[in-house]
Parts: sequence; structure tokens; C-alpha cells
Amino acid sequence: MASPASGPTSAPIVTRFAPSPTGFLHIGGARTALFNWLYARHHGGKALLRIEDTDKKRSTQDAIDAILDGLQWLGLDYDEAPTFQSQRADRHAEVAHKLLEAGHAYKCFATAEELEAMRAEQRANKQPMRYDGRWRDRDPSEAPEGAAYTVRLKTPQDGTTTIKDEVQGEVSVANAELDDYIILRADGTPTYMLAVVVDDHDIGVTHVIRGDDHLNNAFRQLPIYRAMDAIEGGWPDPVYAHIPLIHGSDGAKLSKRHGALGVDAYRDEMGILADALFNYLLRLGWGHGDREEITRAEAIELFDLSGVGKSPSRFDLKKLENLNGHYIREADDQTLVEQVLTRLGDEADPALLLLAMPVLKPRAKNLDEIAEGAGFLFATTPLEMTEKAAKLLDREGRARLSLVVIALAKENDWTIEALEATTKSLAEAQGLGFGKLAQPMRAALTGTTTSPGIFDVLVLLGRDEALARLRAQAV
RNA sequence: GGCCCGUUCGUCUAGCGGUUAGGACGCGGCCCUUUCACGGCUGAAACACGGGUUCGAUUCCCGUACGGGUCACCA
Repeated sequence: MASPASGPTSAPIVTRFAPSPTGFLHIGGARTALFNWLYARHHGGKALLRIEDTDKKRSTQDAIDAILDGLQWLGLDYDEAPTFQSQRADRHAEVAHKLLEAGHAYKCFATAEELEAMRAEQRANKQPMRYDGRWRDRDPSEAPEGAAYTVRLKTPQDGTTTIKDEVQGEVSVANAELDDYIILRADGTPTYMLAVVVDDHDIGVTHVIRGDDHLNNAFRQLPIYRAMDAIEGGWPDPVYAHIPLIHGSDGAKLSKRHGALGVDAYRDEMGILADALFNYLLRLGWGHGDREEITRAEAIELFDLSGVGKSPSRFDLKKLENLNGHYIREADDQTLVEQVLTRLGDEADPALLLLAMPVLKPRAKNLDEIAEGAGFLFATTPLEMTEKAAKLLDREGRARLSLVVIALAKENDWTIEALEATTKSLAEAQGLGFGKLAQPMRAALTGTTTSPGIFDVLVLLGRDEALARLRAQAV
């Protein structure tokens, strides 16, 4: 009756990520890829990649490139060259014919229109919509001469199929719920349901880790494994792990309007670091005690399917950005310079940017904010003023600036320490709070009201440029 | 509609019969402070509901509600 689909395996673990190239690598796919990769790495197994491009109409080279690019960016590498499902149609058909010959599958001569009518009737009668098996026991000779046919799998009609899912636990479905689905189309091409099983078997996949939108498919795919195992042996059930889907902030299935963008958009448009997305995706649907910030090495060490929750989780950009800020602070300055440079104009000087990076990066939560914060370094006089900055430069502010200019013009030691000492003693001599001097200075120097420490700004700009900007706004 | 799955602060999660229900993001306050960040401290904030089982349920069982997934000659 109940037959467990999976048990402990002693053979080396092989996982695979199998996207269909009909669009970019979205956040959900990326996480599925991540979990598969992590599981393989954690257990010292193999991580494989397969492109499921059997739907020629919807598959594009651009999508394939985008997926490969996204995976590489995230640092997910594969142990063998990717396989392309479309190139294996002959093998799929071969298996279908074995199934047919052994009586585990049969020819169905029902036309598409006929089946549509059948479904319409079932819908009208509120019956479950599934193939009624009209050709299951009929003799093919009853079909019209030369009629096209599909090949359907003869699935068990009685009993229950139980899978022991690593994430979902034991899940059972009555076999009566499963219909005899098509494995080979009328044109002889394989359907996804057949192709997946054949490919997974052929490349030695031991663990199928995928979105739980495939949970129902497991019950349909298992009969192929069992039939083939009965025919020729060597087709053990794979271990299944169906991970919950990622939802948008409103709880509905992730779609474009939720920010279900390609990972390239997070990289290019939102200035997210690969390490940050890696960490965020890891923590979405998986937990390990109180751990939040987890490096790649730690992830490989700690990850296991037992930590994956069963409920869908919502995508939260705020948390991603918080994590991104963390990884920006940790990141190597030179690497950041390269990434930020592409977000700045041609006038940006890499050397100066590198010098400024230590004071720029602690205040940013994405790459664009670093670029924004670096703006003043490469601005040309007269500086553009934000509204708030202009307000700081009223008559009083400009008068104070004059005092500052006089004091700093005499300063020969253009260092943070010396500048701070003279500026602070000036403030004291004038009986002013230091902020009264610093804010107008910031406005004159950067055109904004927020920036790194004012002495950092002075030093970064250099004596001549700094003095010039100060003079431009002094009375 | 049938089948399957889920439900702990707004969000991500820890918990695996007895806890002041913990952490993180976000939010409020305070400290640090030349601004903005960072950092530190702190506050508000959750076991969907109803029945059982049990000396005792967030935890186990059954319902209900709500949410999700899936029902193609798509993948």
C-alpha cells in the first residue's frame, strides 16, 4: 500500500538546479539554486545544472545567459557543464517506448478538442478535472487509421503513494487522484514530466530540491521511476525536498510588482552585493538559532534541509538592505571602488574614491548611496546646493565661513588633527558651538547637509579645492 | 471545486510539554556626536480560533477560519 519514496542514501549526494529559461533568474529560483548548491557542498556531493528548454517557444538564449550570469554572480558553481534538456529528446522518447512496450504506458488517440470537451463537462459537473482513462484499456486498433496519438503513463489506480519529503515530512496522496498523464506528445516530443525523471536519473541526481509548487508533481513522477525500475532496475526513488515558495510583502505569490526582479536588477539597479543577497536568501525560509550574518563558508558548514521551514516567507527589501550595509562595511575598498565607479560620471577619480571609501562606506546601505555620498568629491564649482544646504548659508552662516577661511588659510598642516584643533579653537574663541561652524562648512564644501566628518572632507578635497569652495560661499 | 501544504511580534525566524516566549529587520526613546550613518542601551510588538489529550499546552490530536500551491499535448 503505502510505499515510502525515499530513504537514507549512502551513495554520494547529487543535487541539481533545473531552471527553464523563459525569463531572468528571479529571487525564488536563485534561492532554490542556493539551497541545492549548499546541500551538495555541505555533504561533499555534486551540484549540477540543467537547463529545461524543452518548450522551444518560450525558451531564449538571453534567458539562458541571464540565468548563468546570475548564478555566477552569486558564486554558485557547478561540477559539470550544464545539460540541456532539449538535446535529450531522443533519450526521453526511448524511455517512453520502453514504458509502452512493457505495458506501463499506452497510446491515447483522444484529440485536444475531445479532451477540452471532457474537461468542460467535468468543470460543469464540479468533478475533478482529470483524464478519464478512455484509452487505457482500449485496443489501439479501434483508432482511426493513421491517427495521431500521445503516450500516456499507466499510473496506479488503487492505493496510496507516500513520499517522505525532507522538508514537508510524510505526504500521502490517493492514487485515484492521479490521472494517466501524457509523457510523449502527438509529435513525438517528451513532456516535462517525463524529461525531468529521465534526466534526473541519467545524470545521477539523488536529491531533488525544488519549489513546493512541484510537490504534486512528485506523485506523478514517481510512477515513472517505479515502472522503469521494474523494467530494467537501477531507477531508485530520489530523495525529495520541496521548499516553500517566496511571497511578496502582501503574501501573494511573488510577481514583478513585488520586486520579483532578476538577480541582475538587484546587482545593477539596486546596488546589492552578491554576499548580501546570498546571506539574505539563505535566511529566508531557513534558520539556524540566532544566526543572522552568515558567511559562505559558514553557510556550507551549517546548512541542512532540517532547518528549512514549511511555510512560505515574504520578501523584505528592508532587511536585504540592512544586510547589504553590513557587507558593504566588510567589503574590500578597492572592490567597492570598481563597483561604484560605474555609477559615477567620467570625472570620477578612482584614486580619490579609494581614499574616501573608508569614510564613505559606513554610511551606505547600497552601492548607489556610496556613489551619491561620493558626489561632492568630483563636483565642480560653483557647487549645486540642496535646499537645506542653501539655508545654512544665510548671512550669519557666510559670516562664520569668512572666519573659518581666515583661520584655515593660515593652516599649513592640512591634516585631520591640525584642522580639527584650529577649527575647534576658533569656535571656542568665538563662543560658538562647534556645529555652528561645521554645518555651514559642510554646506559650502559638499553642497549638502550630510557627509562624512567635516575634517575628512577637508583633507579629501585638499587644501586648494577646500579653501576655494569655502571662499566661494564666504561673505 | 478536488487534492496537497501552511499559520509564533508588521517581516524573517528560535522554540521541539513546564521559558519573564529569545534573536534579527523595521518602528519609538536615550547615549555617542560637527551632519548622516555606524555602534551601544532601551521600549512597544506574536503563539489565528474552538475543542480535546495531559497535572500542565505555543509545542501532540481533531475541527474551523484564513493563506498558499496544484489540477495542460507549459515547465
